[in-house]
Amino acid sequence: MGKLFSISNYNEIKEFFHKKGLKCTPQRQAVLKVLQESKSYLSINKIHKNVKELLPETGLATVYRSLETLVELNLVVKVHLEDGCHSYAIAPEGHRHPIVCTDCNSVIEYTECPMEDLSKQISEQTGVQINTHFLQLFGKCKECQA
Amino acid sequence: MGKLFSISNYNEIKEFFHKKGLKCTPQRQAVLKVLQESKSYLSINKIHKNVKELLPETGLATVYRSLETLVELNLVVKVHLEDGCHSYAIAPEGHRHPIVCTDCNSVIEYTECPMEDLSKQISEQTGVQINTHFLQLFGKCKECQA
DNA sequence: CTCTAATTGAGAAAGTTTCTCAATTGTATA
DNA sequence: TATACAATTGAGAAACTTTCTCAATTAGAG
Ligand SMILES: [Zn+2]
Ligand SMILES: [Zn+2]
Ligand SMILES: [Zn+2]
Ligand SMILES: [Zn+2]
Repeated sequence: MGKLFSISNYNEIKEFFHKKGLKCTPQRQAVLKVLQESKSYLSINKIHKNVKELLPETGLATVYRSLETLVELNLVVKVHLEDGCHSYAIAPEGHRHPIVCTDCNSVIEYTECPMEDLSKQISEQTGVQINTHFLQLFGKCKECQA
Repeated sequence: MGKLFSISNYNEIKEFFHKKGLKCTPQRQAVLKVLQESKSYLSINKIHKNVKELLPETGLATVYRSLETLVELNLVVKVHLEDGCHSYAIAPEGHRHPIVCTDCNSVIEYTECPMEDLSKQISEQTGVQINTHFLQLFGKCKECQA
């Protein structure tokens, strides 16, 4: 069935799926594409709505299944907000942290991880062996400050 | 109706509610007590189960309502985990960050906030005005390392 | 002690997520 | 390119979670 990405892009994405023995289906592509083209995080329902504009027949269950797959592949991340964690955004490349604008919901990438050095330090201070961390920053983006 | 805390403790808690014009009900006390006595975060259902040991008649809706109230009072925080954010823990005093042990689920308090200085720095780097942050650390606690 | 507004329990309702299964479809192989 | 097969899908049912409604109860003020 049809590709939803340009050929070079498509092959790259296909690779991602195939490495894990997964099919590169138009539904999975559509979910990924919708998130890639959004500058902000999206709720499941918004994702479903947008996906249906590309592939009208897509069922909600498939959106759930695709998101699960894409998160496993580290192509997509779940965004945790005060009132819940039912939103998703395209995963930044490598280890990064999102800055979420509380006015317009856009997601800005912060490319450095301030925790790398800190984790060691905290491990020593507390005796706990810190393995991973979860950091999100919230504020006002440039546009919304004006 | 009955107090679920020692008198000095009770008066302190009562204050918290009264300041916001809220009643100090046994149900709210029970939810708070359950979380205070747990060293780890608890799911809604576990909280309900434990609360019913103190107050057998307590309804699930009341647990939801109490948690909402306690979070508003900053006495309780929602814990965000990989697979969802349906768990709650007693709020640390002041601005702190929880370290969650991925083996035994216990929550260790980290008393310093590494983000205070960093927020300013990141604001300058990115142009985004950082207002708040959300940080959780994951690792292995002392006991589980042994 | 009395009064009142806030809170509660119970169950209904709404909303979210997962499951089931027959039909479809990517992809490996020939 | 055609074939075969396992993975995936859509649809709806089922399970689960959260919110709502309302009559009955109750904490706290006076
Ligand atoms: Zn903004
Ligand atoms: Zn980091
Ligand atoms: Zn969350
Ligand atoms: Zn902090």
